[in-house]
Amino acid sequence: MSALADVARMAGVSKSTASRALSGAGYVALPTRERVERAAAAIGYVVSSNAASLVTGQTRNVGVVIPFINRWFFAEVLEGIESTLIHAGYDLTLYRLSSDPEQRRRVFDYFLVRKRVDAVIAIGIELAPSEIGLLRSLGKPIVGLGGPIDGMSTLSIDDVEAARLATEHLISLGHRRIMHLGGDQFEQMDFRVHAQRLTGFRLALDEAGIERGDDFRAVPFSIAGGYEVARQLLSDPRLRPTAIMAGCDEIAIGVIVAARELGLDVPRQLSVIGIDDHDLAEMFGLTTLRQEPCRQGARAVELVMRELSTSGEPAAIERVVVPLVFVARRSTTAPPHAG
Amino acid sequence: MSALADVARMAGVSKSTASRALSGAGYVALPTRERVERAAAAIGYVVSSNAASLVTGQTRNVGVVIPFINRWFFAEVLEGIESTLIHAGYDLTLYRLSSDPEQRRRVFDYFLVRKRVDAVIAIGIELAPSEIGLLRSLGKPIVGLGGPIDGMSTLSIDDVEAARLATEHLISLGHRRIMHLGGDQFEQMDFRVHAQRLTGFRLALDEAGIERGDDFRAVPFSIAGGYEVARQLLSDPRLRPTAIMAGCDEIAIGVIVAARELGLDVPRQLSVIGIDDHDLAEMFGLTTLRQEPCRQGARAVELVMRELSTSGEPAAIERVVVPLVFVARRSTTAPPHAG
DNA sequence: CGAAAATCTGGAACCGATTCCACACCGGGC
DNA sequence: GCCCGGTGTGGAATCGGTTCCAGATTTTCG
Repeated sequence: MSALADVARMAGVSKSTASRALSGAGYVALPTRERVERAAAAIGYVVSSNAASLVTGQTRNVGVVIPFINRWFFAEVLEGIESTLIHAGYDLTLYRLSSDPEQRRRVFDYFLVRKRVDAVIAIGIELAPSEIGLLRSLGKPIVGLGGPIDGMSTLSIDDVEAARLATEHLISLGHRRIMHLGGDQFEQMDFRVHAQRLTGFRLALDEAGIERGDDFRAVPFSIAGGYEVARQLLSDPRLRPTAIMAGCDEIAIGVIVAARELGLDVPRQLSVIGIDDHDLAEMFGLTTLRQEPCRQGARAVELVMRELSTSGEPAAIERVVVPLVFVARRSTTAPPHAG
Repeated sequence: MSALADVARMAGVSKSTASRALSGAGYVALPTRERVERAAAAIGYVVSSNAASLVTGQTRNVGVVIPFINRWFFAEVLEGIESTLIHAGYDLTLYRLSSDPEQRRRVFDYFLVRKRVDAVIAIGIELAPSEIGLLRSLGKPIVGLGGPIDGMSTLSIDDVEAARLATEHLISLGHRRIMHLGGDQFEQMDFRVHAQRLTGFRLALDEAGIERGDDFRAVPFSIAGGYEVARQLLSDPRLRPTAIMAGCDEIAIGVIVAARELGLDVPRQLSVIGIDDHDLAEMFGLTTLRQEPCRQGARAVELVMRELSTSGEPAAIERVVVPLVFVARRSTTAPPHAG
């Protein structure tokens, strides 16, 4: 109810001067500025960001599209994004994109495009070229996180390399019977993360000259998922490998829990390695490759901010590959009968 | 760049008619409407919600304030809110409120108030009367989730009752040496959830005439937190209780993991009960009290929507107490030497 | 000392919609 | 034949700011 005009009247200045005084842009004499500020404080004035956005064309709001909220990686990324964004004075509007294409189209057509957001950060979602084109044609920077996408800046780890590194660690310890418990290729997840990690796994095996047999199980990407499958797998001594390379730490933890329940000693009878460095990895002594989603989120925001500041030019497309850190803990060791 | 005026010109009508045709409000002849719609589609027109908000005073956007994103309860609630909101055609703008009062004030003054949101949902955050007053004076509905707050509608479980129920279950099995591992009173969390659960716990003990000794440990509200403390606690056979009532499922799971590591049989040597029905509860066979945060989130949105639709009247303040469901699994049984 | 530059302020246009009001037209009831 | 109510449309005001421009005043400096 209190508009800029009221403040101006109260301070005895014009709207334009009041605007300048409050936004801090342009020339305003100090006493005038103070008068305006006092008036604004007195009637509890706050700008209407709608009105401001309308004329400036900027919303100071970033849209974030994400497939899950409730998984470690995504929640962590979101936290990183949120802190960085709020720090930069930006709002964060959240859209969860399910696999339903209809709902997906809706989010795009109905929400993202309406000049509500200045930029978009897509997490773990492979935007279609048409979607990217739509956003770009509106001059909105887009940054992807979780995998490489053509036509926009992205930030991610190298999934093939990560899986390979993890597998090589097991091989170097002397393991020959290694299995990979990774995500189902059909599970809702873009970027073929699952497929890539499987590729990296097999690459390492091939390089070491280990012949591949029954080396892969598809599991839900969660602790419970890893647990279920591992219970089955590990209870058959003939099937049981000496080491498991899990598609992510959650699966790895499920495997460890299952192994313990079956009376298997980790790492003596079974080595387990994951990827992520989940909050719980420390507690379970899990050897893993650390990726810091929280920092990735923060960096994604920085990329967006840079594009936003150099607006006009669509800024060079960057493809940032986040380095992984090997975290040695207690879940891997040499296999039982290693020579 | 394409404004309503362009659509109007292209369709050969006035701005007002174009607006009516596209929004579907008011009289428009069918052929005219079709012409306008074709024109809009042709140039890829989308309304500017800023402009619309400016005149209607509605943003179709709800602000959600939340202290954590990556904890089960909060992530779950958030998912529930998001789906329901998007379904109702509303955006969700996310603000994480840390305990830092300065940052908190900033979020309020700088973000929430700026006419960017039509309503606010506060999760697990005890809004101060001044904050509530501020929001209410702007005519914005507020709904709280996670505990009762004066002056606004809220939705929550009865924490005292929950803890009492859980404890009574253990008592009814014959346990006498029961401990509560709950949240630290100083940990960042409003609503005194921790204190209330402790109260419920002791209430049940008192009612059963069990004298209280060393019956409580403060732990971080997480799996790792429960684990750490339980490792200490359970390794001393003289200290060790026959049952543990955990402040939440995450703590309970940490306790179970610790117990297993120490070679204790759950439930034979140690019964454990939690509160929540966490995703992992099933896997660990945890007996617990189910609260469905996802549904709570959905219901919170419904409350908000109701207030929004009957706008003008500040709608009666409701205090919804969400019922809990007892979920019996395998982590509780009679104590070892029960008569 | 005078011209140029810097500082300060107000008026008015503008962003892009919604909506009120006036007007025109048509059919029906008396 | 007249009046009334329901349709259909355009003009103009409005929401609440930002910003361009012009004019006034002061400062700087050759």
